[in-house]
Amino acid sequence: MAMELDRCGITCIHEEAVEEVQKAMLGEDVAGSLAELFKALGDPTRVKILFALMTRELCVCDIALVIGVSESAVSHQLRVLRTMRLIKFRREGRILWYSLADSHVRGLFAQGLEHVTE
Amino acid sequence: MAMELDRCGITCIHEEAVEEVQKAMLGEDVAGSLAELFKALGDPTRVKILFALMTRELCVCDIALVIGVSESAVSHQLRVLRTMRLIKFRREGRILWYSLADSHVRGLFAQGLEHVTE
DNA sequence: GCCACATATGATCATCTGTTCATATATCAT
DNA sequence: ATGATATATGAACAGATGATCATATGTGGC
Repeated sequence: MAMELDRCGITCIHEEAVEEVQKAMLGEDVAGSLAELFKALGDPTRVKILFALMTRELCVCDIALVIGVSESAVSHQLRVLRTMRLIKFRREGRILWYSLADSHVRGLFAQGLEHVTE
Repeated sequence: MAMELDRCGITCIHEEAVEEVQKAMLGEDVAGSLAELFKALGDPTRVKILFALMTRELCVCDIALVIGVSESAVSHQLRVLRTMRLIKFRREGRILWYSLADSHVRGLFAQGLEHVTE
């Protein structure tokens, strides 16, 4: 919060490095949005839900069975995934079929898995 | 935790869907690792640190100045990024120069930014 | 040895997160 | 309308998280 850009007390500054990085730096808002997106992906339950949906669309109780958690827990997590526009759904009677919103999740998971399994 | 695969009480199962997804499903351990990775990326301070390091290597106090948080806070966050093998460092005297560990961060950020800014 | 500097670590604490349980909403069948 | 099913929502509570402050470690210079 305290942006002391006059660098009171800080001594080991490498000026050109700092300036160069400052220029390319992303804004507070974008950094926040990015962090929110990754935070949404940063939970085992949500990872499993998304991975399950990578195979095919599923209803809530199918997801609950596949990943082994309560339907209520799944529903709560589906909401945060929906909020982040990571998934979408279509209604068929009283059943809601959930699916991935776009291809970004696949890309992110692919990159993530590469890093994790190397 | 309670894997009731005999589906006591659960009625809206679509058997073939569940079986098909089960086959392709990732293991508990991999899901956990993936979630941990994304969780490490899921904080504004760490996002800013990583983004800063995308431009060039930096020492701790430069990072602190660039992103506007205390050096202690930076140091704490650098540890979680190190633990996830997202960054590495080299020593030069009493200064530690931090940099990205590999190219996965760039890929993840690129995908993430695409999703966020669409 | 001593001191200053650069960074790391540990404790504390307020805030956030995810599950559970209870309850509400919406849809279909009778 | 009534009841059953599929899902959503709200409250509550334990556990995790991130900044701060104080302290410790490691390095170089004297």
